[in-house]
Amino acid sequence: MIETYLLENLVAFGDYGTLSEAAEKLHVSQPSLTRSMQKLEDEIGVPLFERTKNRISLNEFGLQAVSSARWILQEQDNMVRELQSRYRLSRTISLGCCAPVPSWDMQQTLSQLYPDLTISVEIRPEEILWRGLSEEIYQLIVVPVQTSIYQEDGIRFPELQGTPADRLQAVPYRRERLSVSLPAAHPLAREKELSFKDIDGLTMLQYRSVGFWFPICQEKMPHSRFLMQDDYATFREIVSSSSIPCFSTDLMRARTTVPDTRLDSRQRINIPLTDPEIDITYVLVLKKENRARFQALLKQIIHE
Amino acid sequence: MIETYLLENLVAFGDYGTLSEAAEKLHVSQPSLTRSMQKLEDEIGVPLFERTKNRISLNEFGLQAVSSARWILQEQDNMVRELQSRYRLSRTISLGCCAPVPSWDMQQTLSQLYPDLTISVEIRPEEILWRGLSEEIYQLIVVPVQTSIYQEDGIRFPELQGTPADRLQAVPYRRERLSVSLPAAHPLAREKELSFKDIDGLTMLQYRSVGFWFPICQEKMPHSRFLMQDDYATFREIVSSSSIPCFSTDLMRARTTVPDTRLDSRQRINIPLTDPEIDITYVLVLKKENRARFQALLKQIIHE
DNA sequence: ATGCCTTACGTTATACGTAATTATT
DNA sequence: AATAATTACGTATAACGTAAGGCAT
Repeated sequence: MIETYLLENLVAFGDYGTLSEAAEKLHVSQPSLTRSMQKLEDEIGVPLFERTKNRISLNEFGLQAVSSARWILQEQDNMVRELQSRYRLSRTISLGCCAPVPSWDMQQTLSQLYPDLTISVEIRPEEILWRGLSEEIYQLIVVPVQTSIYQEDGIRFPELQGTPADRLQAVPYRRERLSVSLPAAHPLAREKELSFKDIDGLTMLQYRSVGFWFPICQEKMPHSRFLMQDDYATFREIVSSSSIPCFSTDLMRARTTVPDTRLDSRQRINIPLTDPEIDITYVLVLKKENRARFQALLKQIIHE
Repeated sequence: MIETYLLENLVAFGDYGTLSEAAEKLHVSQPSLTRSMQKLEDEIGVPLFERTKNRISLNEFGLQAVSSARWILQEQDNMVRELQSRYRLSRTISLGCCAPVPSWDMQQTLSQLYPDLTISVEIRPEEILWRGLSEEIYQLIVVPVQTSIYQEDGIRFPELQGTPADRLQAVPYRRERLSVSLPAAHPLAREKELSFKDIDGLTMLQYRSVGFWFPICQEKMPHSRFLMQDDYATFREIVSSSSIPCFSTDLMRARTTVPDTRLDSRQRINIPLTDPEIDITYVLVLKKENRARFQALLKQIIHE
C-alpha cells in the first residue's frame, strides 16, 4: 500500500509544478522528492511523469493520480477532524440556561463535579434551549417555570420534533423571585410590596444579560424606559452610585458577598413584587439517555 | 498526516480483535502493533482503545476510526487500480473484427507495427463492433461491405449515439470472395461457377468462427444442413479427409502455405459463387481522434 | 500454565540531506 | 551563470524484532 507521505509529495508537486519549489514548500530536499516520485511510480506500476533531462511534468496518469491523491488526503483529514471533534464534544458539557444566576451556579457546580471536562454555558431564550437540547447542542438546559403553575401542573414539555417528552427528564432546581430595588429616598420605598402596575412608567436601569426576565418586565411595564447595560461590573457600579430604580432577585442578593448596608441617601431598599410571574422555579432538563453521565449532578441537586 | 501502514494495522486489529492475531496476519511482531496503535492514538490525539492489563479493545472512537480507515484504504486501492487499468488499456490495441482472415492479418500487422503493445482481437457481429467502437471498447473495427455497394455508395455509417459519422474514419482494407469447395468427384465440380441457389440443400461442413459469413450462407441456403466445427485444426483435418462440401475464400487459400494439389478422389475444387453478397470489401474504421495513434497502420494499409 | 499486552533495548531498513553530475535556458 | 533533475553516498530517524515483565483467565 502507498504511504501517505508519497501522496502528499505528489500533491505538492502537482500544486507547484517543479520538484524544486515543491521541495521548498515541503521543507525537504530536492533529491528527496525525486526519490518519492520514483518510488510512487514504481509502487503503482504506472508511469506518472514525462521526463526530460532537467524537466519533469505530469502525464495523463499523473494528473489523475494527483487528483485522486488530493481526494484521499482530504478524506484522511476529515477522518481525523471528525474524530477530534467528536472527542472534544465528549469532553465538554454544554449547558443552555435561561438566566444568569442558575448559569453561574451550574457553571460552578459542574466544574467541581467534572473537573476534567470543559463546561460551556450559554444564556439563551427558552425556545432555543429546548431546540438545542433536542439537537444535542446542549446536554443540559435550565428553563424557568412560574412557580404557581409548576406547583399545580408540574413541567410542560414543549412539542419537540425528534424528542418526545417521555425521553426527557426534568428536575426542579431552585426558586428565584424578582423584586424592585429603590433608593431609600424614593416615594415608593416605604411600601411593603409592589406590583408591576405600581412601578410601570419608571425609568429602570437594566443589565442586558438577564435572560428571560427582561421580556417579562418589558411586557409588564410598557410605559417604562430601560437603560440597558452590557457590562455587569459597570451595571453594579452605576446601581451603587445612582438613584435609578432597578431589579434585583433574592438569589442575586444571596450571592452578593458584602451586602451594602450603609445608611446614606443612596442606600437601596428591595421591595417584593406581587405578580405571580416574578416567582420562578428553575428546572433542569436533560435527555434520559444521559442520566448516567450526569448522575452525580442529579444527586447533588436533589439532595440540596 | 497519518501514514497508511498505521491505518492498515488499525483495520487488521479491527478485523481480528486482538493484537496478537492481527500481528500474525500482518506478518509483524506483536510489539510492533502495540506501538502502531499507540502512535495512531497519539497522532490523532483521541483515545481509540479501552485498555486493561492484558486486554485492548476499541472504544466508540476506535470503532469509528476503523470504519473510516477501512474506507480510506479502499479509496487508495481504487485509485491504484483505476490508474493501472487505464494504463493497461493505453498499452493495448483492441480490434473488433467481422471475420477470421482480416483478424489474422490485422493481428500480425499490428504486432509488427506496435511490438510493445498488447493486441487484443475479437470476432463479433457487425452491430456489436459499431457499438464497441463508439464506446471505446474497440479502437479499431473491421466491417464487411458488399463490394458492389461499396463501389457505388462508399461506406454507410450506422447511427451511433454519441459518435456521429463525421467523427469516424473509414479505410478500405482488402477484398474477399467466397467460393464453394467441392471434392473433384462431386457432380457439380465441373461447373465454372455456381450460385447459392445451385448448392442450396447440400450438407456443408462449416467452421464456426467465420463471423459474418455464416449468417449470409444460412440465409441464402435455407435447405442446407451445416455441420459446425468449433476447432479450426479439426475442421481442416476433416475437410482434407472427407468429401463433404464446404466454403472457402480467396484470401484463405492465399494464406494456406502448402496448397494441396494431390490428385486423388479427395482433391477439392474451388468454384466461384456468382451472388453479389459473396464479394466483400473489408473496411477498417476508427475514430478520427485516434488517427495520430494509428498513423503507421493507416499508412501501411493505404500503401498496400 | 497459557495467552495477551506492554516496556526496554539493540538492530536494521529506509527516508533524508549533502555533494557531485548533467542538461537546459 | 542559473535553474532543475538525477545519481551517489553517508547519516539519522524510526520502524522492527527479540527479550523480558506483568497481569488475567
